[in-house]
Amino acid sequence: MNTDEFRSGLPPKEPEPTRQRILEAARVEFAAHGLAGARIDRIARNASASKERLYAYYRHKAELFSAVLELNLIEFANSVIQNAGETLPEFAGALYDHAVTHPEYLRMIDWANLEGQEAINPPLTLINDFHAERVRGVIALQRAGSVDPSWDPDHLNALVFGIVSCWIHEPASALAADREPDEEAIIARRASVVRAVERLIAPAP
Amino acid sequence: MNTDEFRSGLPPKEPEPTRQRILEAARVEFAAHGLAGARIDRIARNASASKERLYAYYRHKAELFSAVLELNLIEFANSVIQNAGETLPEFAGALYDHAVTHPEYLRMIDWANLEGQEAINPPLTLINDFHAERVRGVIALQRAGSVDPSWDPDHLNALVFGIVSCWIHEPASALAADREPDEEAIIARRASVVRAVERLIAPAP
DNA sequence: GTAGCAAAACGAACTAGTTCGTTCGGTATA
DNA sequence: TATACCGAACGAACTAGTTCGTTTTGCTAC
Repeated sequence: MNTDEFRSGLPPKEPEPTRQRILEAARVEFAAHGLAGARIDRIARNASASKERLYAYYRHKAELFSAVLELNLIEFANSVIQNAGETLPEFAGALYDHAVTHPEYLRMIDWANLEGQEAINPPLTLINDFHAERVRGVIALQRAGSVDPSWDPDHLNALVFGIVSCWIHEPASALAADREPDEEAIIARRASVVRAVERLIAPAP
Repeated sequence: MNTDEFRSGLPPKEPEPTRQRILEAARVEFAAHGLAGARIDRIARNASASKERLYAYYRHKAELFSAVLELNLIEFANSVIQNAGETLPEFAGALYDHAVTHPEYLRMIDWANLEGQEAINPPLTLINDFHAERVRGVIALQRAGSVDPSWDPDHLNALVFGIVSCWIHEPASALAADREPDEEAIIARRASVVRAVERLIAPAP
């Protein structure tokens, strides 16, 4: 995230640290409350910045939201690519781990999906590029023989995503979150995710 | 929905039609904009009712939101039970069809999930009862031999839900909704959902 | 049928608080 | 001096929720 703090022998001269702090605070705020529920004053306060600065860097609330969404998508994509692994079940496992340790990302995506088109113009190229890359990966695995080639790679990609995030969206697990799952349950769920993907991709004998 | 309009020979004396209209308008509004984004004035206007009446029937915005959520969960559960079918893949297919024809239900659940605990007190008994019933169904299918008994029935239930709703939540499909899928794609997706569930449950030989 | 009544509803104004976005005087720093 | 920034305030629009006088409606009794 902040590897460029350590480049060369220069003093830690981050570019526009205030802007960065605002973006970081906005990330927390938007992930928690969405676009309509987020409060500009709260973002500025939590960023230890003034609103004057916030509006010096971002025109609207929506523009800040878009910036956060874009940042999230980039980081999410990078993290997923880094921890992709060789096989599709491994990939699903890594995705699951990421979803568990960083729920903000999927929350942000869900908010963006719901608040939707009219207010936000999401970085479509980014999304489509990343999506295309994942689909290419699936096709490669199909060619290699570890994934049943009869699957529509596009569908398979979506299915894996649905399996990974099922506990975030299933009503009983999501709404009845009075007691969140313990360590043991999280590990067991991970195993089920991996197993489910294994079963999906198993080539017909 | 309005079967009681036809009971006995009495004139169509609906109970509290205004309240019903408000609830219906609120349903549309909340599904579209969520709790924070919904506007009370808009609900009243679309219900052809006055705000005075709205607040005569519901104390807060949040209470109206809860009422809508509860209504949605009940109708969703009923519809799912009616169209359940015998097997789990059939069940998943029916669920998928329902999600496609009535996206409001899943939207509402997603909103409730995101806006979450502090503002809303969802009808937990309802959710848990319905969840328990579905899990019982899975267990019965496992006993009957059509579903691999080594699955945690709770996990399997969540996985099926995730598979059914994967296209609603997958970023590329959800955010890049400039062109929504055509009839053909919807049918193809349904087939993939059913096939995925079939593969999940196939008992080990 | 019509007079009377009470609940339901309208509608328009109003309160009080919130929220976005702007402005501006003052401070530190390079 | 110029840039980045703070902090405090401000305006204008918006929003949840309230109030109230008036009208409609359903029902009952005469």
